[in-house]
Amino acid sequence: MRARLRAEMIDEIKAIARRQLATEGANLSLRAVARDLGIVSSAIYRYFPSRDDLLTALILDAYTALGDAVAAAEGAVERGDFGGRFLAICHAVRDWALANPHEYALIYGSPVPGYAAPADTVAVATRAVTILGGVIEDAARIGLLRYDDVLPPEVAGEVARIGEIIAPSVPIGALSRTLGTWLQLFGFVSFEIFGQLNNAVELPGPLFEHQMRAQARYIGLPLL
Amino acid sequence: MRARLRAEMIDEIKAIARRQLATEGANLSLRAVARDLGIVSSAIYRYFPSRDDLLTALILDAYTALGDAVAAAEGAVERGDFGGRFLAICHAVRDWALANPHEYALIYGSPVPGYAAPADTVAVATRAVTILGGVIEDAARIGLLRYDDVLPPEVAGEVARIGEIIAPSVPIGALSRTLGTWLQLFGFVSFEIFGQLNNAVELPGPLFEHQMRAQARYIGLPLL
DNA sequence: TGTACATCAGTGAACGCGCGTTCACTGATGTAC
DNA sequence: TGTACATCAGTGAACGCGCGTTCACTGATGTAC
Repeated sequence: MRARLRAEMIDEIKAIARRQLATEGANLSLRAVARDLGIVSSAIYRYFPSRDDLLTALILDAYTALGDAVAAAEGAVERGDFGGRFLAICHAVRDWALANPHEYALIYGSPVPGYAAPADTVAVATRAVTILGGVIEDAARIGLLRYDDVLPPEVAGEVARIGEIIAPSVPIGALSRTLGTWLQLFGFVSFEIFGQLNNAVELPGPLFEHQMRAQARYIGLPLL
Repeated sequence: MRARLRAEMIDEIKAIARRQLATEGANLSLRAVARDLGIVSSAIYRYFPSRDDLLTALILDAYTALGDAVAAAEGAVERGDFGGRFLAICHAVRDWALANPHEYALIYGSPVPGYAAPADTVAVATRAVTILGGVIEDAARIGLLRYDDVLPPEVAGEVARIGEIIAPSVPIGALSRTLGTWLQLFGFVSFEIFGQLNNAVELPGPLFEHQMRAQARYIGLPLL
């Protein structure tokens, strides 16, 4: 009982902290969170030993939420529709970022000054890209993604190592193209969220869709 | 005489502020700058009417420095070597970002909380991409970049409008591919600067080179 | 060339604010016998 | 089932700190006659 109340309280603190990210960026203030909660500031320390721990929790939650969103979107597409699965991932990333811009900034923007991410953020951070890895893995297994890009040896090793984590049986040429696509995806979303497309792009949605379709073609994932 | 001293003082304030970005991120403190300058905090107000004005100056300087770096690198390559000019731009962006990570974060990272960029940042912000526009413009003029990607009408309009600014005579198919490349370039650099590649990539330099070469090929810029 | 005056850089104190964190405490909720 | 004790959520005051900005001021540097 006490444990359940405690868990609810932790959730509430995180929810309010998330809301505050919107106005304050990563300058998260424990006192402000306590104020919004109607609680004295020192009471927060019953739940989080320090401000950094609260930040870490928010970062882990953000990665998890993004991973969940990507997994759900990709999982809803018919397995054989590789292009569709790819596009679902792209849109899930962008949609989640647009819906949660400050959490996106927390994980993909400038690092928070004075904050060092603990090691356990690493595993949860790779979730989304691993799902993309699954798609190209499946596509490669049925014989797609066969082109012979030449990679310099040191780059080949680099790419192969990434491949071992996200898509072990995919040839490095395809991995390399996929990596480029992943970077373009986040380049687009970051530019859009951080305002770099203002004054230049009016309809980012259709442009995004088009760019990602072009990437699907470039990688070799068939679009139905 | 007084005017010259004044200009030097402004430069010194900005230099110290830039140094402080390194430790404090965008949480720039006027008092800390004054302290480092050996001056009382209120004296800063002789030079900058408020903290936001100092931030704006730093942002403008950052865009200008990046633009200068890109222009210098691209200008040093023989005009007919389109792939070389393209790669020079890519490397100039990355090298400048690696040399000035906190200024990079200032302009391409999460927006500074509570800070609104004034309108005059817009012109100076487009400098770098305009130089890339010049390269594809020159390449298109001699008959390169001819492929017939199909763009949905609304996207075509969007891309055409961007093209009017950076490369008016380039067909939208090539513009669209170039845009994707630009996004990938900044996706890579942001991931690298913001630590997203840690634990995954050991030699970002060669990987970057390879990715950008692949993009040059994709766009259709010949590499010598 | 010398004097009177205006300009302006820098001082120092103050205002009012917010912050993270510690600590001794009260009082309610649970647990063990 | 009732009582004694331990656990723990939340309080309130305090510590020591930093911040942006204002204001009346001193004194040096320039300018005009």
